[in-house]
Amino acid sequence: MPELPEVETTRRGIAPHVLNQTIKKVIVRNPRLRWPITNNLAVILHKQKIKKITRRGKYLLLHCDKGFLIIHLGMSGKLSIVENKLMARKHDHCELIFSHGKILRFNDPRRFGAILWTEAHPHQHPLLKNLGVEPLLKNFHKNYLYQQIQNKNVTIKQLIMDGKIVVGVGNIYASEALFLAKILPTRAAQTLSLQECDRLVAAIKKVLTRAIKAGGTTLKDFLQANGKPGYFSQKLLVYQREATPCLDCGNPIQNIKLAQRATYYCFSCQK
DNA sequence: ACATTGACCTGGGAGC
DNA sequence: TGCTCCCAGGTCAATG
Repeated sequence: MPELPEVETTRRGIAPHVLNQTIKKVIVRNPRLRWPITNNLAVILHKQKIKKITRRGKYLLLHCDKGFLIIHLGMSGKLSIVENKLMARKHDHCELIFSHGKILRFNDPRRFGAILWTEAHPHQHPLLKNLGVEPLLKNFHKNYLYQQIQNKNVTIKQLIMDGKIVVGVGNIYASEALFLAKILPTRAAQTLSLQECDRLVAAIKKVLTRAIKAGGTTLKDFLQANGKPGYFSQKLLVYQREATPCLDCGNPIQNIKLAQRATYYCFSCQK
């Protein structure tokens, strides 16, 4: 489900409700996520305050008094703020109950998500330490991408989805960015020119920024922390638009599989 | 070092 | 209605 814009939307949605709040109680109904939730999470988090919430790629980092809670939403994870005593529904695996009464609830049908505790700096955590650059920062630029594609024979779509190179670009935004940059997703990464890298970097920054502004993309079940869908779905140019007219040239949008993932593009606009 | 594939899960929709 | 099959926003681990 969630790519960088959806995770960032979630971060912004929950922050006002949990910042500077103290955890009163923790409920773990099912610890079996991608990695098990540590069995002493409730003891660890008791009376800790959330000082800050940051994001690294698709990971949310809750800075607590004594360490960090690392949360990944996987494919179907959602965080929401529960204001009243709403009954827990199916797949509500974990919740943090704060002393002011609000609840941060983690729901994840497929359980590909993760909730991990670490006392070391999270950027040193094994899952985070080898991550590539943040796409919206200045160190993601044409020369960096051009350097990274050298001798890489994977397709350019696979390469921009590789978190060791650049974080946060998932299956939706990879197709969208390549359309904006007028580059075929099937091109071998190493065949891109510096100029094409320039266009692609700009396109990735543009599509991610726009998607954050729209509150992310809801295909079927992504919801913001306030329960509303993300509105970027309405602005998708190629994703899930198979056989409909390209919005630039009118030719039908193509849908192929690349590395087992649905990939959408315009055969006429993209070279 | 690089590239490919399977694996982890549940739920929804299509087709019969 | 019910069964089977395929698909889904991620990414790690194993293999060649």
